[in-house]
Amino acid sequence: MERYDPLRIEPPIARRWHDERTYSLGDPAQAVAAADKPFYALTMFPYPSGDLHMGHAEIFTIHDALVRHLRMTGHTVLNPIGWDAFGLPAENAARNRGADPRKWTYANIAEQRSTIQRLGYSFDWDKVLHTCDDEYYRWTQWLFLELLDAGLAYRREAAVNWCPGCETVLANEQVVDGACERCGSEVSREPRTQWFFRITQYADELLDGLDDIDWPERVKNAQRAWIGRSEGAEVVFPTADGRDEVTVFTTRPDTLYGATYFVFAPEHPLLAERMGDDPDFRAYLEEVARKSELERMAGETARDKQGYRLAFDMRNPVTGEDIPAYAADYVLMEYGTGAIMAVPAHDQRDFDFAREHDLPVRVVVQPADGEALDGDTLTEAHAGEGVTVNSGPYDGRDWRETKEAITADLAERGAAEATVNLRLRDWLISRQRSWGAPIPVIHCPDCGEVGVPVDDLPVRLPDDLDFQVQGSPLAAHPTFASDVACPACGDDAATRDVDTMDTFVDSSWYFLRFLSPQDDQRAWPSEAAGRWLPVDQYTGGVEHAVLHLLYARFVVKAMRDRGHVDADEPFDALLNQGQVIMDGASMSKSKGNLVVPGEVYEQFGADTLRGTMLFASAPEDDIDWADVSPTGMHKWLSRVWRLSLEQVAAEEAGTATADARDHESLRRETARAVIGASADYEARKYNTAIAKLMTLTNEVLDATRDGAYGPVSREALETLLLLLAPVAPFITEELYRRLGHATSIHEEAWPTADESLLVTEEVDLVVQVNGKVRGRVAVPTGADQETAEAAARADDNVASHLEGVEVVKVVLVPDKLVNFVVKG
RNA sequence: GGGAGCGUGGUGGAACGGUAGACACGAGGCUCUUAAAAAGCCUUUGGGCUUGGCCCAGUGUGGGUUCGAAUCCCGCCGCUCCCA
Repeated sequence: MERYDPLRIEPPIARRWHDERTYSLGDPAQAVAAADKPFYALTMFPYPSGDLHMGHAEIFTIHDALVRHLRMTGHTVLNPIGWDAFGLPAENAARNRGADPRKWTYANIAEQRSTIQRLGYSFDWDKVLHTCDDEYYRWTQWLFLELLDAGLAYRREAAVNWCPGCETVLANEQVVDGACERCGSEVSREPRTQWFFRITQYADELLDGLDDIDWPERVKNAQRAWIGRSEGAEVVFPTADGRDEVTVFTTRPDTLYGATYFVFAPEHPLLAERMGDDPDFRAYLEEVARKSELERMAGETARDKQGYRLAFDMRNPVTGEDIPAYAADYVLMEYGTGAIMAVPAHDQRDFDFAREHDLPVRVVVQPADGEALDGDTLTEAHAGEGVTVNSGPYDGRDWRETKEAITADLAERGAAEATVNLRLRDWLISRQRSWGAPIPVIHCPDCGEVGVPVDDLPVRLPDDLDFQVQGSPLAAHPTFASDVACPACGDDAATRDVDTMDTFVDSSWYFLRFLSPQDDQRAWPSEAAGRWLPVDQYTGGVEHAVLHLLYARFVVKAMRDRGHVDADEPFDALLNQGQVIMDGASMSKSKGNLVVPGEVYEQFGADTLRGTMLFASAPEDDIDWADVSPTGMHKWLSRVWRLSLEQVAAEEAGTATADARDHESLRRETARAVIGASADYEARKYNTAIAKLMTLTNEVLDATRDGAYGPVSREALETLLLLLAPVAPFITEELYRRLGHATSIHEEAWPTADESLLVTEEVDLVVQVNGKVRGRVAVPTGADQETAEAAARADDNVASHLEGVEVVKVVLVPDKLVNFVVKG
């Protein structure tokens, strides 16, 4: 008997699928017109930082099982793959090791591509794109110009994380404990003029749209929290000297009577005006500047909130009291108006600060139940609901009523306005990087910011960038910025923008480019986009819950409003796979617990790797590699292999005439597996689907002992292979051929079951007494209460439990269970 | 502090409100074999008994709803994630 040798059978099949473009769809625009059931299946394209890791293998495996099952159930599937190929690691490799970022990137892509091919993922290899290709970022630049034209891209000054060591701007994620993660320099906040996308304009729609898409609730909640829409009021506070007015935003105008002090963000313009000459204050500012915005938001305790007592006071507009004014870094210039009224009794951060600085705590909201709160003895803020107290004419009202009444009263005399505030900021897309898509703008002394004409795209990255320079290589390039004239007036003094776009811009529209990746006339065919979009199923990691998914939604909505896409959302359904971890911790080289896909498929083959991942848990759950066993999966596949070859051998030897013994039962088990596994595939519960296939395998094994092969065992094995094909595409392809089929198993239709096989004359009925199982009896299918009860009473053990007690009631669940309710 | 989710054998995990632990892993025992490997078979929640069967307990914990609860509701404990 030939042994199951995946390392011999898999590679040639994998190569054939890739080289012959077996799973290529052709032109999506034409395909969708002809398709019966078009389905856009998308998995997040990888970033090429080295070879594929286990996380990639898991998500691609889930995705491929989904896709192969869809094809077998008659769908026309668009299943593209590409690479998110711009980004910092390539540039770091260039800086640190002198590598060419382009070569570095494409070498990694080649390596990943070969692993993907080897694992048998059925991508459409005709639609491959890389975001760093000229022909891709040309259209990323076009997208920028579209947004510029729509007024959705604009330039303004903003404070950014600046690393003096690297002479570049850093993303918040690249700042660790106030220092640059790369060189360790202390990061400061610097004002810089940057490009933004006006995502806030779509805030309401981005929020409301979440109600209509099939995404995990936690992702939707994360987006809701990120957008952070809150309703409140802007209230005007005069300075105590009456010379200036400062507006604050608050979600709790009902607590205005409890505002006992006032806090400015350190960068607030009024402070520069009034305190700018004070050397103490300037020293304080310098210290604050070293903290990143993120750190300040995370500041938890009063100790983190140093304050600076300003040289002037503010006046509470409802009580008329003068209240002290502070600068403190727990107030952010970027949020609201950059100044707050502080209500220590009802806001924890204000409370902590007030206790630290001995400021009065005045209770103005009394919880409906419980003892009266006392500002002097309070140990924490009461941020919740209650009845208004200590608030003059508003006392005794519900806090919600007070909120409206105070806002309305103040509005009447021009001192307040009901407003909505967002946590969401406009999307800062400028990066002082050189491995990214150049921002297609020319700065002209006369005309200002002028978009590069579409016909001049792409604005190419020079090939001869020097990555050893300090700061941005693109800015340091001898001709990139200067070798240009203003497209509007022809002025030679014009210069190019030397920043590139955030790589999230590249990935915010790639799913559209997959519809025509080679098209040199347009970014995508808009008519086909309306039919393929939204993506029917998007799979990927939950780490993109907010940024990528929010940006892509914004871009689709903006492009819809420009008439380029007839869709409101990019992704209809979202599946977040779990993580692959090791001994409870994430895998990493530094921890020494890194398992790479190659280690597994080089030992057991790709089918075993795929099966192991799918069997280990439901797709959403984490897999701890320390808990799983490729050996077990390999053992099962070997068994399927052996049974199939024995079937063929028996048929060739002419001994397969006598059918498998107990063949009615095997036919029934086959039908049961089809029904059960099909339902599991639909629900994407691949772990239980595989369990059912293992059960069928065990049944075949039982039925074919002593070589009792025949037509029924063949039917069972063929069905098993069909049901297994999406999980283990190689072994099923090979065995199906050996069973005499000329067509690929992956082109076959999904099997259906003869349900009548499952209808039996007798069923086993579970008998309970007071809910405890006391026996099982065989009754005719569909037995009525009387018959079932009689049969149950005839069981010795049941009878012993019914002796000497009164049966009050008998509950029958037809063909399943009968329960005697007894007393005494 | 707020919100969401999750707690089931030694392990991963199954269970439309209806036989808890499917299917596996691991472990132990056995068959074949000189031996090993491979393959196959058996046992594997705990306790008890009059032991080819039966009884009791059991899904973090305490209540509740129900003829019947791992599943639904409430409180508590623990863990994870998100937001502060």
